[in-house]
Amino acid sequence: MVGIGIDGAGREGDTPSGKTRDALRAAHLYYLQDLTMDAIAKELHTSRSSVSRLLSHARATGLVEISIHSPLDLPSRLEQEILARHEVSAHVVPVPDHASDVDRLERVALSAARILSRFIDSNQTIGVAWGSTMSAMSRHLAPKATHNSEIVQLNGAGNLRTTGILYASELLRRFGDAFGARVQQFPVPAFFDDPATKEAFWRERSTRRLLDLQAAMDVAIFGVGSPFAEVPSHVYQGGYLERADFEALSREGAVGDVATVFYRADGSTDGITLNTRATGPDFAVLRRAPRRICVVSGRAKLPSLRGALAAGLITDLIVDEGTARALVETSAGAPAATSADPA
Amino acid sequence: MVGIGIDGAGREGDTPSGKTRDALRAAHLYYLQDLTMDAIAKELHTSRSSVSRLLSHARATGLVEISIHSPLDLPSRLEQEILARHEVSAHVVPVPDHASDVDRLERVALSAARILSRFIDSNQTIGVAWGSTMSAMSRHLAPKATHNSEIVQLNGAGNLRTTGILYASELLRRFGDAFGARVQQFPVPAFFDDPATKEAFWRERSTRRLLDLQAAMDVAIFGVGSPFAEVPSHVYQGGYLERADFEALSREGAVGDVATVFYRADGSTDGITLNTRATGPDFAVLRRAPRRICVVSGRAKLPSLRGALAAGLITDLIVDEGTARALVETSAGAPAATSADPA
DNA sequence: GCACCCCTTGCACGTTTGTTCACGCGGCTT
DNA sequence: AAGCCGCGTGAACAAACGTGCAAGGGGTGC
Repeated sequence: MVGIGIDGAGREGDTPSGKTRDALRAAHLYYLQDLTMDAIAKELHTSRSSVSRLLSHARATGLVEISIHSPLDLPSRLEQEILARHEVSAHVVPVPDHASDVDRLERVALSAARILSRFIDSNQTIGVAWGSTMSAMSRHLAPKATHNSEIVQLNGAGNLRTTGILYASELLRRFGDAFGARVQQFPVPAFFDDPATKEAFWRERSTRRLLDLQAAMDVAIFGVGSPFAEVPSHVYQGGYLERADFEALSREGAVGDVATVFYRADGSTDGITLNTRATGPDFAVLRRAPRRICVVSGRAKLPSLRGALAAGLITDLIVDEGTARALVETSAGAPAATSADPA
Repeated sequence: MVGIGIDGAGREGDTPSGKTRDALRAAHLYYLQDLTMDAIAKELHTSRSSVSRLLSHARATGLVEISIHSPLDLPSRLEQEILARHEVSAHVVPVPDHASDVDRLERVALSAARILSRFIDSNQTIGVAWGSTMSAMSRHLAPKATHNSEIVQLNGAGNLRTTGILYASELLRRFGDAFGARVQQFPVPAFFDDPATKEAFWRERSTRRLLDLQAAMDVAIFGVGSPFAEVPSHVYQGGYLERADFEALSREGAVGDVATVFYRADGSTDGITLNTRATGPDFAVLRRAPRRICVVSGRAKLPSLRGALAAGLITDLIVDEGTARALVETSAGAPAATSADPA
């Protein structure tokens, strides 16, 4: 873990070598002037291969940004529908219907990571949740230089590692690296065993500091959990919850969670006992963030997503096509089996 | 010249075929999800070649935008220098020093065209000059959809066609097409023979309307002319000016022109007789536009560029590297032979 | 209704690009 | 001082890509 140095640039002179500088120049020549890599190699006095690598570097480090604009007159039917019905600006990620859930998640996460750059800026406090979706995203973030921004962990994470899920610290670090932001860990388990412990903890000064940061978030990024789907997600695998917890959740009508806080199909949370032991932010706190980005992949999460929408947790939704379609198809008249969701 | 139609899209339905829609989807898959064209072909049920073409289309029509960000901490030394000395935000286009003038112009124009998109937006009045630089640019504009914008011709153009220079109408049309903007032609010669004719013309209602538009410009785009360079540009080739005119210009100390209006090294224009017959906007009018983008390529235009800077005509400068270097090198202490240019 | 034309498609080829490998240089350690 | 490690380089190969070409299909004009 050596310094994040400025890789040799920074000095005066006409051709101050330095990888980033070269990459920048190569990118200019390639993307703005349509030269072939061969031609660029000659101009930079190096080999084609190196130019190829420089360009990869340029893309990977966010020197080059590729964005896609719908021509305004035809934003996908789906995105319009979702906006109209849920007052949420949606980004539908095209994924073939037959794709596997893993594929789907991976592809949504990839797109989401790229789209995210638009929302991140300097001087922001950015709340990040934890889960397989976030984990996948973290692996693909397109770096974007910002100053004085801060990544805040939204909920505790215990320390168990399940397939494909990284330690929360690793996940957060990636977000921090990508945006050059400080990282604020939240070193608590996902759920306390005893609500009293949580309350005690919540009175700690160090905890308060973090909660204050959460309350001042500019952007929050999270997935949704769906405890009763066939393919249960993160929290439900790692042994964080016991059979009794699931039964209670089921009895109390929970359909999903955001950052360990559970809600019903209508978005309500009152009386869900598990929440007294959860470490994620109260929805009232979450909703203070002006931008709340939710990433969802897979129809299995539909009821959960619906609930999060009902709770008004989401301002920007990144979702795979199939799920988006299901969302608008059923929300018209026939409510899903799980809930009533009045238009 | 068939309709600019909406090429089949626009209907309801789940998979509303339509080239633009497909292109959009392909672009998503390619640029946001890193699929290969082969994979995309399968998802779209078409051939690889078609996908390649779709992506070309997507790029060519501005569905995909590729931009390059300097990491803020190291914007080229040159750009900083120019900003500091001339209060102009510069975009330096990397071009090898040994490139031919034609190459250089072409490459600067290409970059400029791509950069231009950032400056163009809806509801704007955009003034466009005429010349070999503008002509080259017009051939590479990256379309960007806008509403209710207007392209205004800055100066007359006669009707002669010299190498590589297109009729002004063609040039303007390209700008209009690229941005979906209305085009306002200015059907006058580049220079009147008699100042009186110009004045008469200027009193015409139709002319006034156009002049009013010019006065309300949001953006102006132009090159600079340098009548006394070895490779004289546009206006000086087409027989617009006679030997006597050149002599007068020389005698009166002119170093260059912007949109047919000439100026001295110190930016002054008073007493340059040719200007009474010129059709371009008075600098006072030009300077009303909040953004004034100047595209310059080739060291030969340096004195001319310097004068335009002195006249305060420029807010954004797009310039090739060699010229940029020359600009900052000499403006430090030793003024060019042609002028005194107090810092 | 038929013929024509233009636009689009997929194939095949040549080019361009990504990646693997072996090597060489410089810095740091022992 | 020698050795080791890691990084960056260029060559060679394999994959991915762009484009000329001939064929097919839909619409238009006669």
